[in-house]
Amino acid sequence: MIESSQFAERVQAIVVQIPAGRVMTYGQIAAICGNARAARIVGGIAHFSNPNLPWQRVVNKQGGLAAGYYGGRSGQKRDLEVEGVKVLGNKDNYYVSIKKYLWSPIHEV
DNA sequence: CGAGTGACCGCAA
DNA sequence: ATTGCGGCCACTC
Repeated sequence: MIESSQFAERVQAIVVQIPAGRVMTYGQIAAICGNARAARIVGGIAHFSNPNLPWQRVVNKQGGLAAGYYGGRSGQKRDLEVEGVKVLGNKDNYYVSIKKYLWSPIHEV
């Protein structure tokens, strides 16, 4: 039961809704959750939340991949490419064209 | 219950 | 353009 934190529950719901080949920013998710300033919380949630969620589709405003992804940025990069997202940069700094892959749930649903 | 931390964001120098 | 600092909210120990 994830009723301990409705914020986390809400964030997870959004992340799960992100379609393959699309990415969202922590600030975007946080804003949809109701707290645009809780971008850090979104990342915090991810760190201890269900690893089953596609956190790989969640990136920061710079389009850079997360830091503590399960297995490292390498795994995240691979997962994104598998979904059709072109990951640029080098092993020290992976990033995606957020302008092309940024997706918003309220715009689709 | 209290304190610390964080997968961030925005601004300033 | 790049680098450094603070702030903000929620979660964990």
